[in-house]
Amino acid sequence: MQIYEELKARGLIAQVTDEEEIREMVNNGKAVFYIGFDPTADSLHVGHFMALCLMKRLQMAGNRPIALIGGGTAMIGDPSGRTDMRSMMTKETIQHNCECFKKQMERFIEFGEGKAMMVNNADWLLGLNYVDFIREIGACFSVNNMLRAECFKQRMEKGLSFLEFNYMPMQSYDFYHLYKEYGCNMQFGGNDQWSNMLGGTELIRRKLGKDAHAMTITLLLTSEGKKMGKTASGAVWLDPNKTSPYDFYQYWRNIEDADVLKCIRMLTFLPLEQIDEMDSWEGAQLNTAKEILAYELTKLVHGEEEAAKAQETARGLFAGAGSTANMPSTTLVDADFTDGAIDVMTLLVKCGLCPSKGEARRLVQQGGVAVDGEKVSGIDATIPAEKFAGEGVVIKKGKKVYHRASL
RNA sequence: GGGGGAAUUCCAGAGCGGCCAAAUGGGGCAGACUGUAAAUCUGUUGUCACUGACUUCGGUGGUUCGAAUCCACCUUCCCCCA
Repeated sequence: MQIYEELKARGLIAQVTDEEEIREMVNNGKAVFYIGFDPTADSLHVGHFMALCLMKRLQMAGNRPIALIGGGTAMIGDPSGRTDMRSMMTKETIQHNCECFKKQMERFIEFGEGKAMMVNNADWLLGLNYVDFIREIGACFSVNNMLRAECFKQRMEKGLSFLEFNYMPMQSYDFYHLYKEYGCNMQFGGNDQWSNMLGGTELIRRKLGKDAHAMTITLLLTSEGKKMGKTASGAVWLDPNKTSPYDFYQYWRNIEDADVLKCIRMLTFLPLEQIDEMDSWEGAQLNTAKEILAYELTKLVHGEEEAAKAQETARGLFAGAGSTANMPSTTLVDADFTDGAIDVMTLLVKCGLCPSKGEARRLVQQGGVAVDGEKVSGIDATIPAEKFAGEGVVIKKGKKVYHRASL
């Protein structure tokens, strides 16, 4: 099976400008393609991960990837799919985020001579002259068309600043620039980028009379239509310091039945035949599929060793005795104890399991806390310091959250 | 440039000058049921020294015994006209 067919079978392709042409190029390794990443945070997240995987797949098929970091476009902020304006980021923050992105990407994609390239659009966007730009590029855009674009629709009700309105021409200029500079003939991106990307192909056609192509990746949505990779407390990050490998593993392990196969298909590198077999699984058997998904993804992001650790820890905690060594932990200090003991509420707050004592109190009162397997009965319970020596104690919050505290 | 409207807790959205830590819904958290799933039901959801006290209703001042509620100015946003 060739790469284009595989992408299609995995459900990764959402929209394309010209299926035949793209299939031709991609399957024969003739594509020089770019994917843009706006440095809106100091770590990549799951959404970016999909794009990186796509880059990898295409690279393996002989195509040349360009990873574009949007140090310039981040100065504006993409209004696509947003109901409100993004808060403006300082130049320093953007710079810092660019650095973080770069480091993380290097783990997934091979960069270097004849391999993948990394560019930053700040290099060409920031030096642009306003009047030149609107004469050269602005003239090629029809405001009427732009206003019809899906990505601005939502904002037409809430208001859209002129600053953000310029995002599309900027991104289009990127494509145009890369086309001229590196012969970049294709752009990939999330499906929410479709109109921005078409802006680029259109610009190239107008300015150079050449055809360039665009292809979007299906957005990974949960069965409820929400973006995958988001939790109540924020995104699922690829940076182990922001989302620990264990938490990362658990995120996928706890996914809904309806989403498992879709995720395995879209995110892992497992052979399609194997995935097709899993398609017939149902009921509790899906738990195995979830385990596979969690393991595979953790392996891709954090390496085999971390994946194995996370899996072992999870199995230990949920399936009975086992290693508890790798669960998230906190080390307490003497000052945390009063009269050689610590009370439950302080402990919960210290371990970051509760943001406040009030919440800790509630949690204990509702019977949601267990220490070393024993349910904590009351809010005045205390745990003597000596219990924390050595392995420490295992605190269980609710049904799924485990935390180890030691001295 | 002119006119009108809005800003409330995680979000949406109620809120007569005292009975407002502030209705309701969503989300979150916990309990029951389960397969570390979903659905459902129950409780809970500002902070703390928790039968009490303290800090919150865009910002700053003011009126008042008492202000989320009234007044002034400021900030931001939305709508209409140009």
